[in-house]
Parts: sequence; C-alpha cells; structure tokens
Amino acid sequence: MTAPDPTGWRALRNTIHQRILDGTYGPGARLPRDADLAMELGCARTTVQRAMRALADEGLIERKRKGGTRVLARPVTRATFDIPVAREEVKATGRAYGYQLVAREIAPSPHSVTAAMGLSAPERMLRAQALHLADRRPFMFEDRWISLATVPEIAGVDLAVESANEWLLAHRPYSHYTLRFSAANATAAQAELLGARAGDALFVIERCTWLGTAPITCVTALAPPGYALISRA
Amino acid sequence: MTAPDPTGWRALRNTIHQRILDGTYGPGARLPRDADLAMELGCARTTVQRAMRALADEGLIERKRKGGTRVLARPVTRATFDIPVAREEVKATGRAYGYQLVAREIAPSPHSVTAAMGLSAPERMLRAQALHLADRRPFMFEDRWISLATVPEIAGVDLAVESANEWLLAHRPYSHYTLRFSAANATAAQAELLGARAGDALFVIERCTWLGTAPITCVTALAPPGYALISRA
DNA sequence: AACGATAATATGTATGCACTTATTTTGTCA
DNA sequence: TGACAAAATAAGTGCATACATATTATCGTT
Repeated sequence: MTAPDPTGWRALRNTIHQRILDGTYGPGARLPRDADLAMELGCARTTVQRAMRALADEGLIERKRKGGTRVLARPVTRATFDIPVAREEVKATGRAYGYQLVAREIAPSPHSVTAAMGLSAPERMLRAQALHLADRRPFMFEDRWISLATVPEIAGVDLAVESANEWLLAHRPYSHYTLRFSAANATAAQAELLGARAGDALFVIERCTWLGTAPITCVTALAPPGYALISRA
Repeated sequence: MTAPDPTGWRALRNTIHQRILDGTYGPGARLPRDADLAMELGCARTTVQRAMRALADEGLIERKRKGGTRVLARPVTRATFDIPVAREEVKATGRAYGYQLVAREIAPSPHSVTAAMGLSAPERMLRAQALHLADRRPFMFEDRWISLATVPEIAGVDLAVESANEWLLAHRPYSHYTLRFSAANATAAQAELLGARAGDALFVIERCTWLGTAPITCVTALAPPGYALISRA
C-alpha cells in the first residue's frame, strides 16, 4: 500500500494529467473551462481550481484569465531540490559528520563577492573556510564571506566549534537567495583539502543570501568527485 | 512598480514570513492556530490556510494535523529549476541554435542504462548522440538511449533533422523522471566534441523518464566549462 | 507503571456563493 | 481600415460552513 488511490482534488489532478498523457488534451490544446469540468466530473469549481493550480505549479499547463487553460507545448522539466545543511546531508547517508575550520580572517571583500552581493564598493567582511567531513573523509569544502555590516555578531562566534552556516541559519534567517551550480577543475590547494587530485572535476555550489536588501553571506562550496544532486518526480 | 504591494492572501503570506524573519515566530516555534490568526488578522480561515500552504510549499514551515504549525528549525534551501529544452536555452540568451546528429545505432542497452531504467535485463534500444550548438559553437553534448519497447516509432524518425528530445516531448510525454547533476572530467573524445581540452571539468545532467512504469529514455548531457544552472528566490 | 481505548484538537478538504481582475472579443465611430 | 471604447469571458480570490482525518492528550483498566 505504498500509494493508496488518491481521492478528492488529487484524484482530479491525476485524471486531468492522465488526459494530457493519453492525448485527450494534446500539447497546446485548450482545456474545458473550470466550470464545465466541475460539472462533468461532479464536483465544485473550487476543487477543479485546486487541481488545476497544482498542474500549473508543476509546469504542465498554463492558465490565463479569459484565455482559459492550455497544455504547454514544450513542457520544461521543473525540478525541485532541497539543498540541505552539510550535517544533515551526511547524516542522511548514515555516516558520521565532522567539521573543521580551515582558516578565518577579516578582510575586504574581493570583487567577485562584492559584485555578487550587489554592493558598490568592497567592505570588510569575515571570511571562513571550512571542511565538512563524512566518516572523517572530506565531504565538502566551503569558502564563505559574511557581511560584518549585516551580521556584526558573527565576529564573536567561535567558528572552530560551530559551522558558520548553521549559526547563520539559527540566528539570521534569509529572505532571498541566489544559487548557482557549475563544475570546475580542482586547484592543487583544493585537491589537497578534498583528498582529490589536482584537476579533478569538482561540483560547485555558489549561494548568496540576503535579508531584505542587506547581504548576509556568499559561499562557494566544492564537492569532490562522486558528489551528485538528485531529484525525482 | 516592479512589485506592487500584494494584497489578499499574498499579503498574509508576507506578514507571516516577516514575523518569522524578525523573530516573532523563532526557529522551531509554534504558530497560532489558523483560526486564531484569521481572527487576529481579520480574514477567513480559508485565506490563512492558503498563505500557510504557500509557506509550507516553500519549506519554511511545517504543518501537522493536531500538531499545529511550526517554523522549521533547520530550513533547507528549496530551489526550483526549470530545465529547458536546449533550443530554448540557447535562444533565451539571444544566440543562434544549431543541432547536429553525431551518431545513431541500435544496440543492447549497457548495464548502467538498464539499471537506471529499472529493467531486469538489457534490451535493444536506439542510441543517439547529438550536439547542440549556440552560434555554431558546442553548447551541450547528449548521449541518449531510447527504449524501442516503449517507443518503437522512434526508429523511423530522422534524428538528423529533429532532435530526439524534442520529438519525444511532442509525441511521448512522460509522467515521471529522475534527474542527477554532477561533475566529470572530459575524456579526449568528449573534449573533442565540445571544443574543450581533455580533463576539463564538465557539468553533467543525467535524466531518465517514464510513462507510468514504462521507461522512455535515459540521457546523459555534458556541458563544457562555463555552463551553469541558476536559481533565485 | 504500562497499555489501550477514547476524546479532544488543529489542519485538510469540499462546497456554494459572490465578487474581482486580466484579457479577449466585439462593436462603434472616425 | 484602423483605433479606441465597451462588453463578455474565464480564471482568481474571499468567505462561511461543514465535515474528514491525522495526531496528540487523556483517562480508565489491568
């Protein structure tokens, strides 16, 4: 009983999805009005609305006032990823989590960080480089800049004990972010830290967060070969 | 007027979000019952529900029957990516799209593909290798296996003209997928095709799709250095 | 104290209705 | 013919209400 037959608006959602899959409503086709579908399927328009909104959120259909509802001709693959805290990600695989501060300094932000944060001029920031471990082996290396203007308290936190990421999440929630995935060859220094060879392909996650318009932090996280992000739907 | 002050349930959503950000509802804290919030904010419970559901979808709060609503202590970054068709992705950046079939064969599926598709034994499948171009330069290389058992018609399609991906999207919609992002060093052959150097870090997207339980296709897409996936919220 | 049935509770879902808003269609006038 | 105003349309939103369902809390029995 892994998937009990859904009832209610989920059933409706599936019915409509099925009709899209089997061609009843082909790519680009227009669907009946909510009211008509409600009549046909014997439920309230509100319920149809609900099912339709779910399908629209998934990127399967497009809804426009007066224009009606139509099946998207070129569906995109809409993938949702949950980027967990390193600790959770490690523990989820049943391994022991470890954390190690590699370096800490206060310095003017480099141009790349200044720009990414949307600042007009470099600022003095806290830079923390740290290593996340899984079963004592390198799992991910992060190079983080934290705005002292926005989060002055971070200067007094002992980052050798608590990861900057976790401290920030607990004390300084963010309202916006940008996220960037890419690949890069490991430098000699990075390879050394990650237990890889220079030139190895690393998975790169760059993330910046803001609270309102105030920048909080920008971090570049590097994962050694073997790391992958997975999604399914 | 980029962001007209929201009204209705969006305003409510923002109000609650704000209270989470400013600590009124701290990490792990329990929020008032929907009915109470509705009373306090002067609206119907339905409207609170709507706002709450939005926040829950974003991964900010957790709702449980009888348990009430609470702020997640360790919020994950929930990122949504739209993986577009290569043609659209290229055109979105204002460059000219090009497509080129590199190789086509019918062969038994290798173990990796057989396993990824959830099959118990290898099957004869169509393999198509193709290159997507942006302004005549390599943009992405894809190595695709298509199940002839599920999509026999594909054998009769001239893949030199139409990309397998676009043909499949138009004729054989999928109901489920898996998606995997990683990084890999380019082999000599891959580097050659992508106009890169052997060993360069490539961004790897692996995707398999199904219609119900029938496997449709598995594709490995390789992007040359410089490629990145971006999300913001 | 341990267990299990039972009650209480907060969210989930469904419905009918009224009204709003974006967008297209239509119609009129220049 | 074209441009602009007005009407029509289909989805979006809000509310009051009722009932469903999952979870937790309570209480009585052994």
